[in-house]
Amino acid sequence: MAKKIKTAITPTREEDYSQWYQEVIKASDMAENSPVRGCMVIKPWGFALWENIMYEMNAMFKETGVRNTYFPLFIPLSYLEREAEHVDGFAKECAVVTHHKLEKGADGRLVPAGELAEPLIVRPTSETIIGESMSKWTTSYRDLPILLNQWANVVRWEMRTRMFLRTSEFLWQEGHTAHATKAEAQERTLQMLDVYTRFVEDYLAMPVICGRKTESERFPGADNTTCIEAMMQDKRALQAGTSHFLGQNFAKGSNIKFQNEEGQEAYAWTTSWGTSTRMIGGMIMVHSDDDGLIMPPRVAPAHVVILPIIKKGGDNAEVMESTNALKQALNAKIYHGRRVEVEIDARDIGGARGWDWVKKGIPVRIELGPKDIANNAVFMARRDTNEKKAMDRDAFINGIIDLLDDIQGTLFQRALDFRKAHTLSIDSKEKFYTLYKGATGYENGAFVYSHWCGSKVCEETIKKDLSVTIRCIPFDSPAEEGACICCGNGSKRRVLFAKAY
RNA sequence: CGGGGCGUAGCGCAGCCUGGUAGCGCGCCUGCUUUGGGAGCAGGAUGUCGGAGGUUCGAAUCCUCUCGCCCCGACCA
Repeated sequence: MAKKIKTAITPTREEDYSQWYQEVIKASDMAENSPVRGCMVIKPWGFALWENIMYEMNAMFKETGVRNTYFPLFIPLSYLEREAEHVDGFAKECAVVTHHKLEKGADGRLVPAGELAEPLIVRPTSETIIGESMSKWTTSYRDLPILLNQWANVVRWEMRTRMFLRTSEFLWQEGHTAHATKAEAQERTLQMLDVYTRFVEDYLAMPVICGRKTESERFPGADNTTCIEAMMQDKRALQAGTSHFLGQNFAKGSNIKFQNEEGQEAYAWTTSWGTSTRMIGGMIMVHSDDDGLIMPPRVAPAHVVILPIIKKGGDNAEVMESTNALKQALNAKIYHGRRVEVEIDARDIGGARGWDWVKKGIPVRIELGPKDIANNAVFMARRDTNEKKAMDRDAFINGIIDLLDDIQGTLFQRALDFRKAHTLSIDSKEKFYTLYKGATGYENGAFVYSHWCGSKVCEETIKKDLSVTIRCIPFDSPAEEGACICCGNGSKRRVLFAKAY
């Protein structure tokens, strides 16, 4: 008997949350670091997850009339300057291309040559270059709305990176729309935030709080930024998606003009909205445990792994035949429009095999040996609850859809309960400070609803003192008279405070 | 970008102070034994000790520079 290890992942969440996070990713085989600083290699198990996310979200976008496009990776430097706040927001983290070829230098090594007349930046986001096209495509109100999306990579030269949560290059989707009226653009902003809410809650099983960002947390160049915020297991908040109402700021910068029904020239109203591979980081931190990754069935690359019990040198033909038949029977079942995906792992490596799949987060594991076959049974283990039991084979096959739905529901409910258990309303500044002063590591305080007077000074004071920010002004925060948690002045509603990723 | 820590086999680490040419555990390969569970025994493979210079007869070890990772801060999806 080898030494008994309690958890598949060390350290545990409680011991060292950030280290645990890194280890979960490594153990799941989703991704690893690349030779380039701050960039990551997404491996098949991780990319399959992203593909499922893209597939499902893409369908949701299209239902709202959005169409996919592709715009260039490179953007002329001057475009960035078209919107003043945009410059301030992104200039300091842009990768810049200044040369177009390499030549051999004196020592035989390659050096950049052929300096560009105008440097190009690698897109940190694409408002400006898409705005350029929109301005060409828009002459009449009949050309509007324009509803575009693209799945792409972007680069933001980050000082501090973490896998999936913040990498220098990341994958995302960015939606960009232009409208004839302010109201329509505002409506679109909320419509897309609602798509995000539904996707993140229904597919990633992460409950979110929807709201509006304060002025200081707004997207650079936006009139209004809305967001969805989720609670991680260390009680910190993660912004899982944002949707911006850009007013006419970018329309003016990019000259997106049209003639309205009255024949007058007008600037369009634009929006943009995005979600990224960061959501995967959120999914990991919301659901996973000390044995590794846990994936919600609706986005998992595979739903079931079958582990045939095989004997080395023995006759395993019957077991393998039964395994393949089970896989086929499961494949025939449709889970929310997608067939039930099954992996078979017939490696003869003992119990380590099962642990590999625990760490990969697959929702259901099935052990299938001669005894099960004789009894027309399977031995089933759920990743979410760790429940293990022998089941009638046909009952398992016929119940697989319900089982997966149950796992999906359990994950969402568990995350919701966790958030509720760590959400407070606080009216005393002293209590507020005490809570967050002691907040480190796994215990990063809570989600706190407190009153805020609306002053930037108060917001900054709290940020400076406690590293706590206003995550959002929740849409469902009721009108309620109160005193600002920081200065005590009058406030009309509570806002959501938390430490954030 | 500031402060701190760390890069040695696929993974986790020891060796470094007091230079002498690399080791342990897990994993991997082979064989036998096991078999409803992260197996046991025996044998075996794998390292330009992150990279580049320097000091030295000799560098994983000392010095300089550099790249990368992790943590804290500032910044940020």
